[in-house]
Formats: sequence, structure tokens, C-alpha cells
Amino acid sequence: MELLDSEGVEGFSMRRLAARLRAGTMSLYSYVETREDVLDLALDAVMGEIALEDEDDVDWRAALTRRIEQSRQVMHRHVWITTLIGTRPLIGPASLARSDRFYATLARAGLPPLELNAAVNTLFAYVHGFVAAENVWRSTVTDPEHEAELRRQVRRHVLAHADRYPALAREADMTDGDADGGFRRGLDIILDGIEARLAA
Amino acid sequence: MELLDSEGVEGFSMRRLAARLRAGTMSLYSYVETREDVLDLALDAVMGEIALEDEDDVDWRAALTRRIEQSRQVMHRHVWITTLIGTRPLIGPASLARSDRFYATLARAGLPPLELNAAVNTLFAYVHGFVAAENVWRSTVTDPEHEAELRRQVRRHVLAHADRYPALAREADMTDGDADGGFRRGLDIILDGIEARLAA
DNA sequence: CCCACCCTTCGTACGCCGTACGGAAACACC
DNA sequence: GGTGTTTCCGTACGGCGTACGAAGGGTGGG
Repeated sequence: MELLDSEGVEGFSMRRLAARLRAGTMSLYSYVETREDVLDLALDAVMGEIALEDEDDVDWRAALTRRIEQSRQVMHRHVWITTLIGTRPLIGPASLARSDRFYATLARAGLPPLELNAAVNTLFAYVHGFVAAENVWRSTVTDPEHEAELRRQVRRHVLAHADRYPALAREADMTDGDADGGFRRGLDIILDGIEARLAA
Repeated sequence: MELLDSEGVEGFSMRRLAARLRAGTMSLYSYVETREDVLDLALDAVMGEIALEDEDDVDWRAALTRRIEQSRQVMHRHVWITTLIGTRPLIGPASLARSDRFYATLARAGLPPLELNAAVNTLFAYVHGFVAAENVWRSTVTDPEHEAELRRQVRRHVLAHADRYPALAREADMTDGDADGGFRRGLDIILDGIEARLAA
């Protein structure tokens, strides 16, 4: 995971991993069948970092919010995770444990079984999708100056073709720096929708 | 895109692309700087397929629903797209055009500017996240028998460790085959949340 | 004390990849 | 026909994942 954190998925190779472990490359294959297996394990290890926290709040909304914001933090710590999520199913033990926590909280809140699946899937899709966009941006831009430059570039393109993107040119706030607030607002939208579906 | 559709991102190589075009490998580099550029173009091309539809319904909810379900369909047609989305920013012309449509619809519906960004981001995160999970599953399983087998396997693991996954063992419907319905339900959750935020 | 066995470690090699470099071929113009 | 230019691509380099099998060290029996 240190190697993944510092080099990303595409910079992660069996040779480099072996070098960092002071081992021959092929020695790794006594513990693991393919490189893909290593990535499977790394993915589940991150999910394990998320599943840790345990105590279930009285307020289901507070509990979910906390858990989800913690998911986002962990996924920021390991930027590569979002590209792995789009590549392999989340069926490791730690991934299932994480699912379990969400199911438990929502079931206890009184969500009918039919809606349960949908709610959990929606929350997961939201976190994964949102953080994926964030992480892509983070790993595309290299430094703050580059970031500002890229933003200006997009903004200029939009304004130069205001006929093609009328609404964007009029409404969009390209300078939006408040990612945390944006995440929270989207989460509240979803939680409101869920709340409306609690057993009447 | 034909090559990507049939071989996926990791099976897509400059050599294979050149072969399919009856050209030398290095000839490609007169039109494109790196392989990454080709993938950028492919991503934006898919976004172009989504942006196509134009007429804006009277009912903003119907319009958004239609556009989003069409997004999902297109992303099913090109399974590789979800892995690309987690890799590169959505700032090509077609991607911006797609964003523009969503901004336009929601602004016209009367969503206050502050919520506008959050709503669009939430909708995108949801579609991308949801379809990513679907596509991962689709490309992991090879045939219906394999799919059923894998589902049984996960279910068995959960039941065998019911102490670790109490809620999953109790509540989760592993056999859930109704992906379309689930997607629709999650979308309705979000749209309800957005509706609650329309200018009072 | 020696030998036979097994298990872990890893050196070598193969076929793939992206792409830098520079030569060959085709074409345009005088 | 000659000359400059543009398009095309053959070759080669360094990296990758991993199959194969040899080397080395530890363990037990005689």
C-alpha cells in the first residue's frame, strides 16, 4: 500500500514491489498468484480501514454521515482506490463488513426491506462516484499553480463557446473550491430522500 | 471504440489498433501524441453519445430521468467507460456539453445557484458509481452459470460467518436481479431530495 | 556425520507493451 | 529530371507480467 500510495496503480509493478521488500521478483509468486491478486488484497485492506469504526449512534443520520465522511477521508488517503473500485468487485471480507454496517444502520432506522438495497447502493454509488471525480482531479493536477491554470483554461473554453454551453457559461461556478461543502450538500440530498421513505 | 468494446481498456494496445486500421504502429503517432490521448478521445466520444438528445421536457423530473437512464444505457454499451472515468477528468467538449444540459434543466426547474453544483455533481456521481459497480460485475462474470456460482459463493461466505455480517445475513437479498428497478429507486431518492430544494 | 528430501527463493527468458529515432517512399513543384 | 517536403513505418530500447526450473538452506533418518 505504501508503494501504491506513492506511485499509483500504473506505477505499481511486481518488480518494484519486490525491490521494496528486498526480495527477488519471482518470490512474490509464492504468496500470490498474479499481480491482480495483490490489487484485490489492497482494495480489501482499504475497505478494512473504513469498516473499523463501530459504535452505532442513536441518530441514524449522524451515524451514516460520520461513516460516509470517514469513507471519503480514507479514499483520499489512498487515491488509487477509486481506479481499483471501477475494476474489481467489492466482495472481500472487509468490503462485506463495510456493507454490513450500512445495512445494519438503515435497517435499524426503519427502512423497508425493498428500499434497503436501493439506499445502500445509492450511498455507495455516491461516495465512490464523488470521490472518484475528486481523486481524478487531484492526480491530474500536479501543483496549485497547474490547478489554477487548468481551471482557467476550461473556463476560457466554455466562455469562448458560450453558444455551445449556454447554461454552463451563465450558471456554473468554475472556481468552486469548497469540495467538502459540496460533498455534504449532496449527501444531505440523498439522506433527505431516504428519510422520506422510512416506515411511515 | 470497436476495439475497446471488444477487448476492454487493458486489451487495447497501439499495436492492435494499428493492425485493425491496416497501418503501421508508429503511423498512429502522427495523429496522436500518446496512447493516453486516444483514451481521452474515446471517453469524450462516449460522452458525445450521451449528450445527443436535446428536447427539454416540460417536466424537469421526466427530462432528467430520461437523460440519466440514457446515460446508463450508453455506459452499458461501452463497458470500459467506467474505468476511464476513474482515470481522467471529464473536460472534453462533449463532456462539457453533457454537463451543460444538466445545468440547464435544473436551473430552469428553479434550483438555487448554490444547490445547482451540488445537484449536478450528485447526479453524476450516482450514475457513474452505480454503473461502475454494474459494469465491474458484468465484466467479472463471464456467463450466467458463472454469475450464479459467484453469487452462491458470496452468499455462502456471508452465512458461514453470520457473526461477522449479522445484518447482511439477515436482510440482504443476494439474489437481487432487478438492476433496472434498483437504479430507478436510487434515482428517485435523489430526485426527491432535489425537489425539496426547489425555490420554495 | 552424512545424505536424501522438501520447501523457499529467485535467475533467466519469452512475449507483450509504449514510443524515440531516423530512414524510405510518395508527392509537389520547378 | 531534380529537389524539397510530407507521410509512413521498421527497428530498437527499456519496461512489464510471469512460466520454468535450478540453486540453496533446513530437517529428518541412518
